[in-house]
Amino acid sequence: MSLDSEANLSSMEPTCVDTSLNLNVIPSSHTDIAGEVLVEELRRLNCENKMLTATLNHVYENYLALQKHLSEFNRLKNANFEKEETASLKRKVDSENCSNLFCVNALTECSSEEETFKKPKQSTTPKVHKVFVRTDASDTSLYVRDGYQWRKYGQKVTRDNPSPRAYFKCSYAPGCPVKKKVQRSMEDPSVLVTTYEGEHNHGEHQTEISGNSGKSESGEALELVQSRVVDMNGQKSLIQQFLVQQMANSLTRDPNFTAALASAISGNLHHTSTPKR
DNA sequence: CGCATTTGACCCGCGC
DNA sequence: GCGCGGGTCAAATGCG
Repeated sequence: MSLDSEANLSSMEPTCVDTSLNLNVIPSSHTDIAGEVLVEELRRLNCENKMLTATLNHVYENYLALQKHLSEFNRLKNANFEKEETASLKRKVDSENCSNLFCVNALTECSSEEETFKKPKQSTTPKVHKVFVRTDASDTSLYVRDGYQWRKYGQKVTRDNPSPRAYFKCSYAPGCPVKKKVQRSMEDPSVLVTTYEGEHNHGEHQTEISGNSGKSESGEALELVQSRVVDMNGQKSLIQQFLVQQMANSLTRDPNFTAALASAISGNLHHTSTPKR
């Protein structure tokens, strides 16, 4: 994957995830044995790459279909909510909404939809949004590294979820009103559902957590979404970047590929440095 | 010793 | 008014 193609991701059509490697650059006059082996290897990789591209497109089509289904679901639910405004329903819908969102797409933050359901006519309540974070399922800690410093002030086992819910306050700045709740998802115990309430009264993130009694928040966590509202294009871009990164990682981990690449580079250097006869 | 975490107790809102 | 459940408090505990 070239840097150019990665840079163009944000403007790409969803079904046109260009994962192809530009491998047709081997000069046909390359006739030594190492060159033939390399060309063969590159052809094989090219073929494999096309299959991966097709698979990715298929996965992405499924994702879009699910996204559409979710939108329709949310629209219907929103319509129902307009009719019933009791507080009990509000709480019920909140939990259902977020668990369903997770089922459909763990890459989605439910901030905008959730707020639509929870507080359709309230504007003074603190901003609430959820973030799903994938962690090691065997890791039982409820710590999510997000750049801020948090002090845990409570833990509870709730009725609807057997895993405990941890309560944190932001301790990065004195008087910061932000709280967060962290609880493992019922559907997927490897996912931590983090609910943020309020807005920080300080602008700066800490890039590295330190000095919290050796119980630093889990560094292995792969944050699946950002804490900002992500529109459709943003989601596409995130997914595309994620897929590209996965492919790049798998390629760079493949010793055959790296060896072939090193061979190609050294061969190329050799040919360019050798004067032509 | 100071600070963060743990955890049982307490508070409060809501439904019946 | 009572019970339930979620959220918060604060004393006890652990760790550096």
